[in-house]
Amino acid sequence: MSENVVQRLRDEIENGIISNDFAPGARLDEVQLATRFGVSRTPVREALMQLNAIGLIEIRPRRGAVVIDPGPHRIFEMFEVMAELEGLAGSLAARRFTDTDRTAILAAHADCERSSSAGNSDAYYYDNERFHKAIYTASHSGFLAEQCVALHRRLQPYRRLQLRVRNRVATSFAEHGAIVEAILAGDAEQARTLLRQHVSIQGERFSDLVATLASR
Amino acid sequence: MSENVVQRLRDEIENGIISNDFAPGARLDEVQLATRFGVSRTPVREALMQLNAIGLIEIRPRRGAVVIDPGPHRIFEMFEVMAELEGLAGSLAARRFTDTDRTAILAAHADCERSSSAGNSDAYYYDNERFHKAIYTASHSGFLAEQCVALHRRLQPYRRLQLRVRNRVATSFAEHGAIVEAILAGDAEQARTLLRQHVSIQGERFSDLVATLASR
DNA sequence: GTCAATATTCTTGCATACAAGATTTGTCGT
DNA sequence: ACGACAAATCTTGTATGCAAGAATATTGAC
Repeated sequence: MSENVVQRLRDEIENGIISNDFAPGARLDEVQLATRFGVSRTPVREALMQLNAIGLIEIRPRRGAVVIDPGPHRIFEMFEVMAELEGLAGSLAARRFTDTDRTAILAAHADCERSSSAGNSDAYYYDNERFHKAIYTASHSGFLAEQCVALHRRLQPYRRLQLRVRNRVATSFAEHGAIVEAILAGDAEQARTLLRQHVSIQGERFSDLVATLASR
Repeated sequence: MSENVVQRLRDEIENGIISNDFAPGARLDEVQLATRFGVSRTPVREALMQLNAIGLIEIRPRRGAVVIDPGPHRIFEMFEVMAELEGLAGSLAARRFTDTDRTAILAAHADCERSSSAGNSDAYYYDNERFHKAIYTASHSGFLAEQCVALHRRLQPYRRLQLRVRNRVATSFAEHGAIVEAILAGDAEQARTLLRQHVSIQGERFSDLVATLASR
């Protein structure tokens, strides 16, 4: 046994949900999962309970587990909260960043520039994640960073869709530039505002999201 | 079988932790809990995994579960995030509240006044909770409300300690008044600022918290 | 008497077993 | 042929069993 069966199962199933391998609404059968992963039902159940606690699936008593379908409105609400948390992280980062933080932020930003100008939206997705995580770290609030990472992860599939819309990568990168500037200048309020706007989904971006969701 | 043993266990243990019945650092023995609640180890384990996912306990592989001790600094961080989320809820509430929302907020506020002027800090605790929940509801963001309730619950024990310090109930109620005013006036930014200040722990309040924590 | 190595006990992690509720299938009546 | 009731089947919820790792006690050497 490599590490921890339950943890492995939790990650596998979570990834399956995030990668849309288990579509929203799909029923997660315990024995099916157990045989598929070559374990017994017990660890499968424990993994499912964890996913239930996180809010990725719903367990209806005596009726099994299904993948939750957030729906466009709830996704919007989640981005709204994410924007607020990112804004806080940015404002704290502007006041507290260290030399290592600055190096990490600039490095991630440089990588974003590469993948952005290369037009590689998949690469940009990962570099963008690193960029944002660098800001969480620079906030020097462990709890905030954890919350951000968790929410970021849950929003991962939709964020990815967003990057596919025309020109989004370019504008995203441009916004990053201003954010870096504000943080390194120590302008907490500016960093907060810019990050909030950067993350939140406003105006036509919401229609884009709904349209992309519907086309799946 | 009444309803759902795991859920009951989860609540029981969670309450035990929140009420400091299981102190931070305490080891949670599976068979002990099982016999205590008259069930087998399986549902106990599942309940523990859920608490682990929530972040209330830590499960070290092969070494059992212990209640997490956040420590003053982390508690401060949690209040920091809570302040931000409450601020968002307040600003949304100011823009979106309905007639029923206003009625609920004013009712909760009136109850706070009663328990405040009566000097009953325990009663005030519950009325205060209703007041804040009324604002979450008025924000009309289901996801935000859920996050707020969850964090509020985790901070419950510390919030309670805070109310015990001299004059805190009175100043808290005074702040509520200004918050109600801002929300009902539709002043989103003012509501956000006031709520943020109301919830966050600044200056001597942090020393108070540390002191009270140490005296337990 | 103290430290260390080993043996014992205890606890967790996973598998299997069994019971009870839910779902499906089959049969009968109209 | 359609609907309703009943039986069979399937699935979940809980209990128990067994193996492996961690904690603890014991014994031996110095």
